[in-house]
Amino acid sequence: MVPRSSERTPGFEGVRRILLVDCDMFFVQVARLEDPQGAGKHPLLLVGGRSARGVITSASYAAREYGVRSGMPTMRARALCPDATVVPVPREACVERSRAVRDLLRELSPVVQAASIDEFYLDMTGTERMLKGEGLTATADRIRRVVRERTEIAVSLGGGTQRVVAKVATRAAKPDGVHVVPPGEEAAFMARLRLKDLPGIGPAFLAQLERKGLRTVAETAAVEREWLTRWFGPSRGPWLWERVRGIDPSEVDARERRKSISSERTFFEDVGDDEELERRLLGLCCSVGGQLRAKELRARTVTVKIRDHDFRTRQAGSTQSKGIETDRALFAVASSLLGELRHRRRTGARLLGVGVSNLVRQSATQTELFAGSATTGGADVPRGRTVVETERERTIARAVDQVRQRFGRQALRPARVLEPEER
DNA sequence: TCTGGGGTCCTAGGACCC
DNA sequence: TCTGGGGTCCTAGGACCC
Repeated sequence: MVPRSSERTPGFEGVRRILLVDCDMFFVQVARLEDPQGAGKHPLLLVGGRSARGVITSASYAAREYGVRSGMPTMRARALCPDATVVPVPREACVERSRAVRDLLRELSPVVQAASIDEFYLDMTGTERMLKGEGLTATADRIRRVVRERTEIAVSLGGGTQRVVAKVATRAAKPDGVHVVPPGEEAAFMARLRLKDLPGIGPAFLAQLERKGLRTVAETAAVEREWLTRWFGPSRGPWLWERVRGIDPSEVDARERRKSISSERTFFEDVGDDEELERRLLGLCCSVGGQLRAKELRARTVTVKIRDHDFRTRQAGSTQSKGIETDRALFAVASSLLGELRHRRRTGARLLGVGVSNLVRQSATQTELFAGSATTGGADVPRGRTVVETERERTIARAVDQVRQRFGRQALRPARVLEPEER
């Protein structure tokens, strides 16, 4: 690659130009925008579950001063910060706002990847000429301002030649700021961190690292690759060696392909009754089925997850040779799986969930006839759990979806479903 | 005051095929 | 009669992220 002109894009010629756009305390921001007279007026604002078993999804910066963190049980957060106001997650508004930010970013960058509801990676590589040599820091700041103006959402941006560097830089940028790490300074930038601040290192890995006497990135960077591999395996060893140097070969991938859809609910009180669990299961299947059909997908694998009263989490899954999409078929498989899980251990459950994966496009049905017969390996589905779904059933399910879309979710539903809010 | 809900990715063993 | 080997798929569980 021929360096175009170094004074126009200082330092960034011939390397990737990656930005991470991160919405500042996204759920809090959205809650305030949606309810300016209520949530908007409380500096100490917590967003999350308000039940005895709920946790905090997001806390305002003022509330964080009191030690409140996301993922913390609401009860504990209330104890730490008694004057805080707790509001529920404005889920639909968050999805809408997230979409608005993403759509705008697509106008501003050639490659956009949504990493979560409030994080978006941009690959600005190759935009130098189009942007008339605007430096990456200036680009990041411009994007920050445009997003704020056009979507009302305050964002911070981190930038660098690698995704992991952009990610860590975002923290230095918050709130409502920009931080770009120049090419060549990745390792020095990372060396200031503790290992717990590296994305991908959680409590389990951290404990393993500490057992080897490693606490900081700088300490780890001094260890040879061979030793890291010997200690942490052929996958995580080399991975760690790269990360502590700010090396991250992963690319910003704009192709969004949903891999799974799931719905789960923690009950207000443990449920031990099988019939009650079945009713809950049906409700979850309807939720997942609706999302599946809305995305014009079918699922080959159905998974049921149960969390017992003692927090032991178990799951069972089953794969069909063909994708299914109707609530009835999903429930038939899920019900059988729940039966197995309950057979193995019949005790009070605090959570029940249904997930689908191995997703195939509805439109892929034609080829599926042939692909299905060529299925190899352990594709044999346990006999009792194979479900047949007719084209007629699918047509009806989609028609029901349309009625619900027009007249509301309550318009048509199976008699046995009990919505959580009706308890 | 016990631990939400939505995801992704990895591992490891067994089945099965060539 | 002592056990190959590579590849893929399925399943369960776990780690991690926001």
